[in-house]
Amino acid sequence: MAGDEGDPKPKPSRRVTSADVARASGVSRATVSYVLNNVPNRSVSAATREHVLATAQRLGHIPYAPARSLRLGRSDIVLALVRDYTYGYIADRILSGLDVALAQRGFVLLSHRYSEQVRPLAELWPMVAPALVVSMGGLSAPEMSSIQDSRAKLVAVQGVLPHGRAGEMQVEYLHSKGHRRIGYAFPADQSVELIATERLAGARRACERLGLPEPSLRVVNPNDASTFFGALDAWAKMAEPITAVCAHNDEIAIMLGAGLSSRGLRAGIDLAVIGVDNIPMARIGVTTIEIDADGFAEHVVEMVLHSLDDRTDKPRERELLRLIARDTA
Amino acid sequence: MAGDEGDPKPKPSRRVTSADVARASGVSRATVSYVLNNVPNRSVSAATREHVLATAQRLGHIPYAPARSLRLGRSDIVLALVRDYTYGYIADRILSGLDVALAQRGFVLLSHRYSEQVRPLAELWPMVAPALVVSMGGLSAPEMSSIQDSRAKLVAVQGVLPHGRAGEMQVEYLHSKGHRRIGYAFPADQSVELIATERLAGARRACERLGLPEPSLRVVNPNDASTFFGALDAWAKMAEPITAVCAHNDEIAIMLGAGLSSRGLRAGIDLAVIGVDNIPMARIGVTTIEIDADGFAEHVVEMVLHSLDDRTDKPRERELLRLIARDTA
DNA sequence: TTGTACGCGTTATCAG
DNA sequence: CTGATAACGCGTACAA
Repeated sequence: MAGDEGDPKPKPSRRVTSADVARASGVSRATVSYVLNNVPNRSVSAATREHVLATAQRLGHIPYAPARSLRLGRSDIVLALVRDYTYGYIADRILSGLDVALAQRGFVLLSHRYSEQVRPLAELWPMVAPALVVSMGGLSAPEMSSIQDSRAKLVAVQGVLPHGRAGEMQVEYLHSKGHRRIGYAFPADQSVELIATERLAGARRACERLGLPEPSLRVVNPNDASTFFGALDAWAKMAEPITAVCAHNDEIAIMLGAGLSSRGLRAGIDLAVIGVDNIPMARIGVTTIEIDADGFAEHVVEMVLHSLDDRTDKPRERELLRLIARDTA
Repeated sequence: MAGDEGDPKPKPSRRVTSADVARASGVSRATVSYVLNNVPNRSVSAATREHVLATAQRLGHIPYAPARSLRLGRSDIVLALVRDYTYGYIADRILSGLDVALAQRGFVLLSHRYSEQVRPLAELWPMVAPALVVSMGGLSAPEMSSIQDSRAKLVAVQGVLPHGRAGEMQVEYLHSKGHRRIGYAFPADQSVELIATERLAGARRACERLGLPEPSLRVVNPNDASTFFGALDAWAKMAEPITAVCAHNDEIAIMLGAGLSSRGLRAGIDLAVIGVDNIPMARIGVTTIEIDADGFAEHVVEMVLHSLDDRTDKPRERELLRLIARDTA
C-alpha cells in the first residue's frame, strides 16, 4: 500500500498564487490584485489588464479563499443552516436555486445540518466565517445573538411561509364540501413541531370562524404505522364520527389513505383527507394545499441577494399557497 | 436607513485572537498555540498550560479558521458533495451521523449541492479548501482528477450500496411467490440514473439466472401521474400480462399502488409491487428491500474516519439490504 | 519557552 | 494616471 516507491507520487501540484501570476506577467502582486478584483478608483492600463487576465487564465490561478478571508475578515461562503434534510423536496429547490444565484456573484452555498447538541453555533462561525447565514428553521434568541457576534449577515427564512394560512385553507375547503366534523393528524416528529403547531392553529382559527367544533386532534408517527390505524379507529368510534381529516402534510395524508384502503375503505369516499405540500407523490390523487416551491425559492433568493447588497426593502410578496383539489377530498 | 446615528451600533465585537490570549496570560503566542493544539514533543509546564487554557476559555477565544487554513493549507471543513437533496431520508441519516462523528475530531461537515453546470469542481476547492471530500454520488473521471489536484482527501460513497443486489432480491422474492412475468418501473429522473441502472441490471441478472423472461421495462416520472397509468395499462394489455412489478424505489411503488386503487384494483392482489428503501411511508404496507440507513451511515462514517487517520484498511462489511414482506407482494 | 518567518491576497501609501 | 512597495490579518512551527 505505502510501498509504491516507483510511483511519481501524484504531486500535490503547488497552488498557483497571485504572486505566480505577477511574476509571469512581469507586474507587481498589487497590480494583479487590482485587475482580478476590478477595484474601482484604480485605473490600470487596458494593456496590462488584458495581459494579467490572460496569464492568470493560462496558469489557472484561482484566488485562495483562506487568504482572502483572513484579510477581509469574511469568506465567500454563504452558510445555510438546516435542521433536517428529510424534507428534501422543498429544501432541494431552495438550496439549488440559491446556489445558482450566488454562483453568479462569486459566492458558494454550503449547508450545514445544525444541531445545538452537536456543536454550539458560536463554534461554527470561526470554523466557517460565512459572509451570510441563511437560517432555514427557527432560531432561538441566544442563537440569534450568537450570529450577531459573528460578522455574518443573517437571513431568516422562518416566517416566509404562512403555515397558519395553510391550515385555514384546508378547513375552508373541507367546509365548502359540506364537512362539519373535522379531524387533525398532527406529526409526532420533534423537528417540525413549530411548523406543525402553526398549521394546527390556523385550522383551529378557521373552525372557530366557520362555527365548526374544534378539530379532533390525533398524533401520528410516520415511523409507526399503528398510530395511523389508532387515529382512524378513534375518529370512527366517536359519537359523531368525523368525516374529513386535515393532515399535517402529504406524507401523512397518503399514509392515512393507505390505512383506509387496507381496511377496505377509500379516501375521498369514506373519509375525506387533505394534505399540504403537493409533493410529487401527491399527484396520484391527493387533495392538498400546494406550496409553490419555486416561488418560495425565488423569494429566499431575493432575500439573500438584498441582504448581500445591503438593501433594506423587502422582496415582493408572493402567493405561495394554492389549493389543489384531487380525489381524496 | 444609514441615518441611525444614535445607535450604539451592534459593535462587530473584535475577534479574540490568540495574541489576546497570549497577552492576557503573559506568555508568547507560540506557547498559546502549542497549548491549544496539544502539540506532541513540546513540553509545556502543567501550570502555564492550565493558565493558558483558562484564559482562552475566559476570553472566549476560538482559533480563526481562515488563518489556520492559510498556514496549514487545509481547513477543518469536510465537504460532502451531494447531487440532490430530494432523497432526504437516507442523506439526512448519513449527514447527521457524519457530522456528529466529525465534531468530536474538530471537523465540521458542510454539504454542497454540486452541479457541474453551475460551478466546475475546480473552482470549488480554492473557495472551500476542505480537508476531505465525501462524494455522495458518482463522479466522472475528470472530476476525480480535479480532486486529486486539490490537497483534499477523497471518500467516495458510490459503490458502498450494492444496488444491483437490491434488484436481484426484488426478483428473487417475486419469483419465490410464484411470479413469472415481471415488470420494471424505471425512474425518468436524470439525477438517479446511475443507481437506477444498477438496480435494473441486477433485476435482469436475476431473471436470467432464474429462467424468467427479461423484465418489461417502463419509464415512470413521479412528477407526471399519467406515466404511471400508462405503465399500468401497457402491462395489463400485454399478451401475457405481467403479474408483478419491481419499482425503482418505494415512492414509485406507492404511486403504482395508488394508480391501481384508483382503477379499483389493489396492490398485492391484482398486481404485486415491490419497492426499495423502506421509507417511513412504506410502513403502511409496501413490500420492499430495506436499505439500512443507520448501517449505511455508520459505514460512511468509518470510511471517513479511516481516511482522516490515513488508515488503509477497509471498514468491515455490513449487510445493508433486507427484504421486508408486507401487503403489496 | 520565545522570537519570528511564513502562507496569500488586499489595500494604504509612494514614486514616476 | 499607472505601477510598485510594504504592512496587515492570525495561527503555526522552526530555530534559538
